Parts: sequence; structure tokens; C-alpha cells
Amino acid sequence: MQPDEKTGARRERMAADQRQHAILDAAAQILATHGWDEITVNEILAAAGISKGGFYHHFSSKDDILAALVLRFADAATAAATAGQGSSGAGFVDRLSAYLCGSLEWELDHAGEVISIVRLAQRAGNGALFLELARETERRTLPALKEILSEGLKSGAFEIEDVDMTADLILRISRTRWLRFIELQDAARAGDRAAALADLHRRRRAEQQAYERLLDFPSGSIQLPPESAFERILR
Amino acid sequence: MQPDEKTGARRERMAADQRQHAILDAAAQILATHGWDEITVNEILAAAGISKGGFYHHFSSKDDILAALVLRFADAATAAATAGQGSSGAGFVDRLSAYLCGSLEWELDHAGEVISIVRLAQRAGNGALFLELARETERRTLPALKEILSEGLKSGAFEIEDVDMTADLILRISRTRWLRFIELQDAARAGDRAAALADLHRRRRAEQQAYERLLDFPSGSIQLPPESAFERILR
DNA sequence: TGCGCTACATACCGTCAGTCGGTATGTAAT
DNA sequence: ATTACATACCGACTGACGGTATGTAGCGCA
Repeated sequence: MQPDEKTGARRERMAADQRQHAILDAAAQILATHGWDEITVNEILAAAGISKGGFYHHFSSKDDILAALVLRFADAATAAATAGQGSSGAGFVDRLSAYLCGSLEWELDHAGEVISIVRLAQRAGNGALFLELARETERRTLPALKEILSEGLKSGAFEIEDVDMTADLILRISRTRWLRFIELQDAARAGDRAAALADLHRRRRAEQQAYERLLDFPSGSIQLPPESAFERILR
Repeated sequence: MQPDEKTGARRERMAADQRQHAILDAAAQILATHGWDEITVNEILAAAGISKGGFYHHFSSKDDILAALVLRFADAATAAATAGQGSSGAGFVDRLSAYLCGSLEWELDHAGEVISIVRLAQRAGNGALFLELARETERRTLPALKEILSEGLKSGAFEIEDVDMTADLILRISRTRWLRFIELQDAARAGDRAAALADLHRRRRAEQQAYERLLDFPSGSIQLPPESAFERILR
């Protein structure tokens, strides 16, 4: 007996990773318009064109697919952390500056992706996603930053009481950055373009200032991408 | 006919606010040992000694009672924000210093409560609670901080590019503080008391340093509570 | 050609937040 | 005291949803 024939549901067999990608694609697409809390697995099933059994063959739970989505978003929103390796011979200040500037440059180059993900994580019903994504990106970025800071501290390049706290604050700056950028983008689209542009440049100066002050560097030690690189954010 | 008699369930009528308090107490007590996600309203019902109908007469949803709990926790964990009013005549540096020192002092005076709430918010299954509590405390503390900063900026007491970002970083410090304190408390209880004590004092110095550097104050401008006030945390 | 593994499908289950009709207990006017 | 109304409260029921049990189709492989 063939229950598939009587319901009309064909059995499309795919490679496991392809199917998982397809399911993730479907989930991500629904997530673009609905909060995770209000999304049911049945909706994901329908969008992905698969049955419940098929779904639970690839993902052990709803939380499981959320975790997979988080990894995907983390890949799309954080630099591959190759910065700062080659220039280990240079001075500490240059190394940190290269790291900060490099990761920021990467983000600006992928502004569209980053902004859409941050917007996503910020929406109602996506609290769990937000928290997991924050944890994951922290796991990916904090160690390298701490390593640079503690090495600089060890080499006597500067004075800092607490590497962990400083690293956390620097990370906090790069987190809130995109929330601010989104605000400014919305403001610019609402007509206040000139003010938004000024605020954008102000934010850039503020970050540079904060970095330099937190590390007690002389003004101008940290080089950030030029203003023109930021302006792309406002269309 | 009295259906209550046949089930033995008496009908205890209470004033609305009393009942709500009782239900909140019950929920808070369960929350001390279980994550919010795994708590069912039926469990709260049983602990509070009330029926489902009675519960939903006072709270419109499970999220509703969570919101009420968040308000309760926020009351218990944030200073009443009376600091910084009377001393508006004094200089800006003193005013900010008084605010920072005052709120920190309040927290240290209520360390037990604060730590238990932070621990609670950090546990698995309490993600929604954590986020809501963070939002609520931010709503309560950020405005005053921004007000002080922007006034100081206007009066020319110092140079800062972005009040909002600076305020956010200062708030971030006071957030991560208690996570660090919990780590140190655990370390001390695990036997590493001397090291924990040293780290505790280091954290104090690090905060002072960060405040002063972020605002470009000379070292020693910001006064924090004495070391002895911190030591209470480790028993 | 049959055997086994894996990718599926369907029917079903348990749980749980929330609802609904109705009941007891005040409280205030007549 | 009786009526009238408001509010606190009850418990059975429901609908939805995440997850499972059990069986079936396709593909590789000997």
C-alpha cells in the first residue's frame, strides 16, 4: 500500500545537508516577517515542503533549528577573525588598531546583512534568538580581543586594570553601534538626512575617542575607517 | 448548590491586591528553583492555592505575571534614584561622582538581594525575564545618567563626543559588575579566597579607572565606596 | 535480487495556556 | 431586609502545538 499516492504527497528524497539547508532557508524566510515565538513548526514544515517526521529526522526540536539559525546568522554577521595574526610583529597599538579597524571595516562592507540580522534579533518574539546570537558572537570575538589586550598589557605597552572588563566594553561599543546605525538609517529615511549624517560621523569620533580613552592612548592613535566608509549606511 | 463542598475546596475571598501579592509570592518562590520556561501556570496555581479562573481574573496571561515579577525584581535591585538631586548646586564632577558612588553604595548595601536576582536572571529558562528586567532597569537608570552627563557637557565641564554612548558604557559597567562579583563569590567559596579578594579590589580600581578615562578626568577625581564596603560580598 | 540504511510520511499523544459558563461573597441603595 | 449589582473565584473544557510511534519509499551495495 502506498499512502503517499492516496494523499498525493510525493516523496522527494534529498541529501541530508541539502534538506537541512532547505529547511533552514524556509525558517529564515518566515523569520523575516514573523517572530520566532509565534512561528509554529507546522508553518516551517509547510514552507519547506516536508513532513513532520522528515523535519524531526533532521532537527531534534524547535530549539535545535533555532540554534542552527543562530550559527548561520553568526556566520553572516561576524568577521572571520583572521585579523591581527600577520601583524603580530608590529607594536601593540598598531595591532589593536588593526583589529578594531579591520573588524569594523568588515562590518561596514557587509552592512546590509549585518543590519538586517540586528533588526531581526531586535524584534518582538525573538528574545531567545537575540540571546543565543549574542552568546555566539561573544564566543567568537571576545577571545581574540582579550588575547590582544593581555599581550599588550604584558608587554607593558599601556596600563589597564582589568583586561576582561575593557574587552567587554569594547565589545559593547561594537554591539550598540549597529543599533545606533539603524536609528540613524530610519531617521535619514524619515527626511532628517543631514542630521543623521552628522550623528553618524559623531558616532565614529565617539568610538575612536572611547577606544583611546579606555586604553589611555594619545588622541589619534587608533585609526578607524574613513568617514566615507560609514556614509554608505545611509543609502 | 455548592460545588465547593463536594470537592472540599473552600472559597477564600481576599482583597484584589492581597491576592495578587500572594500569587506573585508563590511564583517567585517557584522561580527560585525552576526556570520560567518550565514553570506551568498550574504549578503557580497550586502553590498559590487558587483556581485557574481566579488566577486569570488577576493576571491576563503568563507573560502578564512575568511582567509583574519583573517590576518587583526591579524595585528590589535598583536604587530609588533619589541621588544627585540635592547636589545640583555642586560641580559636575562631584555630582557625577556622587551619583556613581551613591548607586554603587546602595547596591552594595543590598548585595544579597541584588546577587540573588542577578543569579536568577542568568539561569537557564529565564531568558525572557532577563531581557525584560534589563529593559526595565535601563528605563529607570539611564535617563538620570544621561541628564547628568548632558548637563555636564553643556556646562563645559569636560569633553565628550556622545552622551548616549558614554551613558550606555557606564551602565554596562554596573551591569557586568555583579556578574563578576558572582564569579568571585563562587571562587571564594571554592577556596580561592585570597585571590578572589584581590580580584575584587582590582575590579573596584578598574571601574574607577574606566569612569575617569571615559570622561577624561584626572586620576582620583571619581570617588567610589571604600574597599571595605566591597569585602562584604565575599561573606 | 534481496538486504539494510536512511530519508521520509501519517496518525497520534500529552501538555499546557487560555476560555467559558457559572457560583459564591461582598457592598450599596431602597 | 430585600434587591441589585459588582467582584472574586471555581473547574471543566478546548484548541493548538511540540513531539513521538510506527510504518514506508528510495538508494547503495553485496
